[in-house]
Amino acid sequence: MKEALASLLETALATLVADNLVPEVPDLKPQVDHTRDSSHGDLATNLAMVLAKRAGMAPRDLAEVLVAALPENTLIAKAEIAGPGFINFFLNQASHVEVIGKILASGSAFGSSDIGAGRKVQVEFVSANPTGPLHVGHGRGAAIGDSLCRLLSATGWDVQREFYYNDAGQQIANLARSVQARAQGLTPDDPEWPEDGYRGTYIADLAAAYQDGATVSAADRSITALGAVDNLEAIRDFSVAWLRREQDLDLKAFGVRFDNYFLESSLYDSGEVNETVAALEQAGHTYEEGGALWLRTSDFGDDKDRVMRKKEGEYTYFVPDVAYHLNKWNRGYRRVINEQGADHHSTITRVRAGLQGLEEGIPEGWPEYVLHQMVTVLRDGEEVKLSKRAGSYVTLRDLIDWVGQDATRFFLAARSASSQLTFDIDLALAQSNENPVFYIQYAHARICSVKRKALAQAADWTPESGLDQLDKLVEPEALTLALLLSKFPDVVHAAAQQLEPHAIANYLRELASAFHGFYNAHKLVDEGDKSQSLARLSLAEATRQVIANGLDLLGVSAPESM
RNA sequence: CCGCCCGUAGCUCAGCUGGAUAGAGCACCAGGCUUCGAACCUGGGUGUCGGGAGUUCGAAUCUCUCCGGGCGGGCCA
Repeated sequence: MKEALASLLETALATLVADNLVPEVPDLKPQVDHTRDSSHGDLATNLAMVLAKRAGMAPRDLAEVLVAALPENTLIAKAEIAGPGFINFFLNQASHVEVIGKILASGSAFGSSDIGAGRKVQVEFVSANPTGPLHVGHGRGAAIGDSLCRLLSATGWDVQREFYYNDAGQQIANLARSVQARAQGLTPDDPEWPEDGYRGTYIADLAAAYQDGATVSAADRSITALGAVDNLEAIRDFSVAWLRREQDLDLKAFGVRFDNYFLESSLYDSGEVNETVAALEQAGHTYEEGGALWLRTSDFGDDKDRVMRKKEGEYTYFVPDVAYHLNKWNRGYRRVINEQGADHHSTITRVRAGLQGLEEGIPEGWPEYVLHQMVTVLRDGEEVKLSKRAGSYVTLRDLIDWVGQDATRFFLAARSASSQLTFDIDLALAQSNENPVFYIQYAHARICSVKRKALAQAADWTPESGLDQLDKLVEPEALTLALLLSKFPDVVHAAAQQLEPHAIANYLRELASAFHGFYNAHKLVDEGDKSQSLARLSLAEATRQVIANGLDLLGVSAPESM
């Protein structure tokens, strides 16, 4: 509808240009937007205000001429000039309801587009270290990242989901020492407990499993514990596998899947880390100082240079990160999006600097990042900080256990990533009007219930048979609802383009509200007025479809009954 | 000291590629089911959009500056 009106305006504009009233403006696309206030019509354009100066006319006068030049059409009931020079369009009834037929025909594809044109994009998210259970921050990353993938798929991108495992380095060594200490019967408060050891009770579970000779299967490996307390390497391998399985189970419970798990250790095994360092040296972006090897990241926007290789000979953490991203580039991903916690934002400059220093022709802004801010958990009005299992933090599993998968996903994805998030357990638990998840799901279930009732009338009481009766939909509640439905493709497109899943959640809240209002104002199934009922049923079904499509983009279920 | 994010109603937050009178939910009050699911709906009011300056027809939105909160700034990850 927007495009149709924009095209009408273009025609009108062309007429004015031909009449020498307005100078030709190349590449000007009239902007048509939904109005915020229904007294301003259904759609509006600011075209006259944009052009007023160049045309040498007052905005309202120009709007006048534009409206007069609009071609004959069957879309709009009227066009009004208002305010400083807006042109407000009032759609006629048929234009309002035509979307219903489109939705029923497109089904789960309604809202999708092929803007991505099948191009490849890789999304890396969660990427938790295998040193403990996933915490709420990972949960937020999982909810946002997964929804981003769904949005990109819906807009025509070929998405690969990747999880990067830091299974090398100091944190893993620390993990192994912690498990070993537990196996030796130490507890975190013993004097001999390793410095900075992991204190959670899961470490004790892990140690017990190791000593029992347990076998664990994670995404890409299966390993049986040796049980020997002095074999630190065996403990490390088993611990990583054990925790990976834990994380896999958490993600499964959350409904999040990955196409690929990439191991940091593989970059060392394959020699890619060494090759990356050599390439950076070759390109002349490094120097030695104080026995360490430095990268001139300050040549690429960093505020100071960074050590790549410590004087002890080990690489710092961002070196494998650079090698990893070079690997992504070499796998052919020209678009890569990394979703991660904002506490790691300082790595962005370093990774990009490293990639620039390789002089491989990688664009400066590659890869893209979506950073989410911290999550705090509130219960009974107080911040919850501890988890029994993990000790020092609230786990994703805790949240799922407390409030369920749907509410957890919705709450974690419904706010913009750049804002800090307060997760109110009591609100998420409330099975009432306080809870937006239930509010939206309830609308869906309600429609399903109405459909069941309609079908109980007779087999031909179907939403599809209402498509011939759409002229019966004349009430404001019905037209408002239909207009909102027609916005969905724009909402999906914008959310995907701006990498902002929370826009979907906001839209769904609004849509559910419009439906509940419609439902309460008008009886959907009325034996006495079949054609009216069928028309309303088709509108309800279109609403149900859009709610289902929207919830799916968030990874939240659309129940037929609750 | 430097970088990033945030500051909008009592609370939690939308709105931010400039648009018309700044919104929603919660909380609070008053109503609405012998009828399709009341987990719902209708009505009631709330704002120095953190302060200040600038840009222009127009600023919550863009720029600068100050204040406040969070997170980073290690040869930790």
